[in-house]
Amino acid sequence: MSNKLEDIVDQLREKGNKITSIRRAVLEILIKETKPLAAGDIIALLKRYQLEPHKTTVYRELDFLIDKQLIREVVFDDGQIRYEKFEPGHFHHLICLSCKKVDKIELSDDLDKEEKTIERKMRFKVKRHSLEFYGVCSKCNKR
Amino acid sequence: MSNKLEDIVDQLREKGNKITSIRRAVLEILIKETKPLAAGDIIALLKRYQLEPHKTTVYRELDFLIDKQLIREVVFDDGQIRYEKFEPGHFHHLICLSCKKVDKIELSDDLDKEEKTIERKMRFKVKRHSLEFYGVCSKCNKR
DNA sequence: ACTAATAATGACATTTTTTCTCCTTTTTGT
DNA sequence: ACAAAAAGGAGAAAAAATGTCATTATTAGT
Repeated sequence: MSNKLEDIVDQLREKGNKITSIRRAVLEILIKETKPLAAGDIIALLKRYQLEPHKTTVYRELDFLIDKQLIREVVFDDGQIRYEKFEPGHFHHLICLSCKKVDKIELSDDLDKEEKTIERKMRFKVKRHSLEFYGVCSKCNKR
Repeated sequence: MSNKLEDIVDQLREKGNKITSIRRAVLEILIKETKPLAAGDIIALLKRYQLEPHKTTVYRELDFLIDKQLIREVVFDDGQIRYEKFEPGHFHHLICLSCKKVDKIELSDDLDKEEKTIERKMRFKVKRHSLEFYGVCSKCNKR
């Protein structure tokens, strides 16, 4: 699947979904943004598109995009639900406690060993995991 | 530091904190409970102690206990903030997506290697991390 | 045991995030 | 252009969390 906005839009339309200005803008925002955004962030960013949709609409749209597997939810330890574009591969986040910047990383061995150990020892079938690192980014470290 | 309620209570009192029925009960609930509890859960459980404190009080009490390092916050991917007793050592959670049971585990190598790699490659000083596994527990797997 | 100091609580309002319902508007295939 | 269906808007409200200020309870000191 392509990452480009118009390709995604076309695919949605082909499957019978309607493309509205809000849908297109929310998609564009989440495709361009590197860090996960809260619903409130998205509402704020939509003003740059001259759009001021009702919050109900935005939540509904985010649910829709999750359902279509175009985005996914992420939760950091402040408890706020954020949204980021769905990408194949498995990423974790580096969250700077100082400037709040969020970077993504993909771990090499990716906890496969740990998951297998858990499944064997605890008889717990791991479906997914979340792993986030909190610390201080290089810029903030210099100060 | 002891884990027993009365010892903790004595230590709090020695440091000039007052021991109220609510404080004692919240502590007792969180010491006895194995899984993290949301503020609402705690309010519900306090009724068993014939206590119906105002929610403000409960949130404030939880903040107090965090400040004293007796409990800590945990966030799972539903975004709700939960509280669990603070324990030395570093634990992760196994959260059953079916029955919602929560188990704790302590990983052997505990991501030390990954953290060092991140610090070297990304120049990001890792202060802490959160790692939770979502899946199906042994009981639910049998069904 | 009494009292003063102060920590803790309660009441109430408010903020923030999220969800629900019902009705209207927009998009799209024909 | 029109009809069907999807999407959006408005308002209320739930749920979680926070802030303020007056009142109550705990504790140390007498």
